Amino acid sequence: MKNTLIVLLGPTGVGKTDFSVELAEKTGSEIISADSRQFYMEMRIGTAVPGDDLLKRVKHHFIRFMSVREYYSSSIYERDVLRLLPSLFEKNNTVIMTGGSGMYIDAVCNGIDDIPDTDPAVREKYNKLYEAEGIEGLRIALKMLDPDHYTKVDLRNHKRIIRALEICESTGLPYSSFLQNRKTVRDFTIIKAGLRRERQQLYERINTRVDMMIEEGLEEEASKLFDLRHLNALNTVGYREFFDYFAGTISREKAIELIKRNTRRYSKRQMTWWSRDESIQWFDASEKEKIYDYLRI
RNA sequence: GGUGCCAUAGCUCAGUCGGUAGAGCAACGGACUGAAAAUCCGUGUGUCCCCGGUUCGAUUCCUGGUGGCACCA
Repeated sequence: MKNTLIVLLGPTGVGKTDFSVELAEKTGSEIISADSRQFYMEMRIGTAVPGDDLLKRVKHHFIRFMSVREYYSSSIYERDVLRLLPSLFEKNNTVIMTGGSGMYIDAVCNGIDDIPDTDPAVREKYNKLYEAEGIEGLRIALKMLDPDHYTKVDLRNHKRIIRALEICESTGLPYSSFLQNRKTVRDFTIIKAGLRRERQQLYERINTRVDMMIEEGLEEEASKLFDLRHLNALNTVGYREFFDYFAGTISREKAIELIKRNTRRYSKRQMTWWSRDESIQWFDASEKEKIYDYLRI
């Protein structure tokens, strides 16, 4: 039987974590997390990392394995997962990947174009340009270095422009010349099952989950990370709202309300991301039997 | 029971000297190639409480209801 990567995806709060452990136990496989914020060892409560009981039941990978101080990306994730997978397939011909980071999942399933690494100083340079001259300064630079990409990129999104610029400058070639737009075929089978819930029910679960995080001590967890708040990894729902509260900009009550709202918005963005992926078979979170049938387990 | 005030978007409210209405928040839709729980873009979603009256035309003015709040009994 061919090696199979089962990808269990869905918006935050839909119930992936518990179900993935059930699936893993049923198939005897291990779990690869595809949650870009559960990677960090400094965060636990606010990123809804699986509880110790679940972690004990099934071996998980890519959970709290690095520091928020380190750089990471979907490309590095692709590389790391592809390196790990052969050893997992040796033990069992199914591996389960679960998480909510669409871009990271796509990196593993479809691959992303090979683009050389960049010098962090170059990104810093363009961040400074953005600060000094605004989006217009970035646009002028891009029009000069990569006129082709200039016509395609979202010209109001500074992160996209800076990304293109740093590649242009680091490689001496236009960013667009690296974009092949082709899908890599893996030597293992990929099956994607999406979990969904009625919007209102999902939102109620999100709101309840945030209240639970508060009870479990999210505020204290965030307070310990306050000094590191400038790091990208901490530009995360559940933490940045508390940072604003600690800084005195908003009330504690307002921070909690915003965490709920921003988590709801995040879940919507996840659903939008997956809406165009036709390889996903969607199931209501209550239809576990149908999912087992679909996965033939 | 009496008097007064109020009733407009999911919520809080503004407004229309009579020509079917708009803010904030919430919500909704979309984009996405190494920062992605990030970043960016777009959208008012409405029996203007109900029945009548006046009027060419009523959410707006008037009568009467209904509901809410306040005060007096």
